Amino acid sequence: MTREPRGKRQHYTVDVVALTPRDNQLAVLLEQRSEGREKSVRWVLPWSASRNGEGLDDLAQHAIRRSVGAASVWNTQVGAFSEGPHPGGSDLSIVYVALVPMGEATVQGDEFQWFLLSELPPLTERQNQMLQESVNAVRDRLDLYPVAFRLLPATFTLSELQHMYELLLGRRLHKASFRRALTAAALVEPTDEWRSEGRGRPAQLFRYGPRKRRRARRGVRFDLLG
Amino acid sequence: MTREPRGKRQHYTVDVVALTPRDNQLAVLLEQRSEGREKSVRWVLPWSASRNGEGLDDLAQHAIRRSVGAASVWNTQVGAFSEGPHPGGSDLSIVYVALVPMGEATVQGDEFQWFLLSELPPLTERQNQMLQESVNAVRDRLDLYPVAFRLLPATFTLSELQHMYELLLGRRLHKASFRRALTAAALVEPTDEWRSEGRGRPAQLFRYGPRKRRRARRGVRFDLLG
DNA sequence: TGACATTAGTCACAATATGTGACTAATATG
DNA sequence: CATATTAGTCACATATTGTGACTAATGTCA
Repeated sequence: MTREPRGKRQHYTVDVVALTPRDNQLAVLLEQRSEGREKSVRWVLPWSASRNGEGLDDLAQHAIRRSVGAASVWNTQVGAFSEGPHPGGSDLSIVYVALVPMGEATVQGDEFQWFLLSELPPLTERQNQMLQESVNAVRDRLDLYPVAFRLLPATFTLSELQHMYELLLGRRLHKASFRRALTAAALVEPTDEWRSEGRGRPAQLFRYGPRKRRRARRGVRFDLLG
Repeated sequence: MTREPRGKRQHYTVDVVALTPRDNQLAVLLEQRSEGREKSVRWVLPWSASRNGEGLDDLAQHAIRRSVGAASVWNTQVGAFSEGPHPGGSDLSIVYVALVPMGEATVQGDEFQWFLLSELPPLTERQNQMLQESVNAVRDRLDLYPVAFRLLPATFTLSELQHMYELLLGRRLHKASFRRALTAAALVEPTDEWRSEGRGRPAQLFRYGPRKRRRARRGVRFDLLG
């Protein structure tokens, strides 16, 4: 027999980790909310409470639109987190990470503000965990999904693209290797525009435009950490 | 101000996709539940309803223990799913995938039964989606987490290990390459036992025993599908 | 018993992929 | 015009991976 759950019904929120590049690192969008009884003010990840009949993706869209405005921002689910308290009293946070392109990081009001990951205000344990896992999720998907392109403007130079990869991977890449791999993958196409950025030779602008190709099938890769 | 959500409070379940190898493919554990008013009987993924003060990992443990018994079964979160109806009336399913080693796939009662993935009874759209994503999650983590070892007994031959990888990847691997990569990764250690399986030369038994090593850092890999 | 089938395990070489420094090109600065 | 600076390419060394062929140790069966 199907039974109702015994205890009090629990509820959940959809929490959004919006990331954008800024000052050669990542920044996350936080919202200032005053807490009920304490009258204190604190920064929290933007969230939407669950409502009847609304799917997770819709709730995430709401939270994103409310905070960063742009509806075209790319996002994906990171997972569910239940440990520690949530500012909205939710038992469960479903986390979505949203990538906002460089230069489009405008904000929907005074209560929102971008914080560099190196200069975060104090957050609850749960929020720190969600933030950490969101950054990990982006990094882990780097080779399978075009996440780097979602953080760049529609057109970009190959040096900018490389710097974005370096930022996300946290290490330097060799220029020639990077471009060779990029060419082999047929992921970008050149535009006929060039950008002259101060001194140095002007760089050609590219756009993301993957051409159909079958995924490489190599042998197994044992890349586990002991 | 922190507000309570407006609509009716929603509740969630933790649903478990337990997988085990069987007949050279994967099998999933389903539970027979009779639905309230319809008096009909159908197979569903085992689940636990949310209760006060219990974290997701605990709920998953309950569902696993209730269905497959063994507490040592390895499991990990896959994600949250809200689309379509759930047999328990939950608005939201948090899915955990659990890997049950070959040969330990005993079951906790008549209402539970293993089904080969190729011979599934009809499931709801949500359940099909959760199952699909769970299998994908296992496959995607193959190179980063020792999931194949969690589906094998404590000791195994290298041929068995290779067959498990082939099963999970859905393609054949070359014996010499496989073993070379395995040696380089220092993931298994030999026991002093050998198994003679009918004809052919006896095979040495190994156990999973990763030695500490730093993760490989190569250049970028663009492995996206167009 | 001995030829043969069958599975385990290893090797060497070919084919690819990657790491790297040095090179040329095109601009701004002074 | 010399120099600094960034873009873009090349060639070669090194590392990794694909592959077939080989040896080893068993069971089967004439």
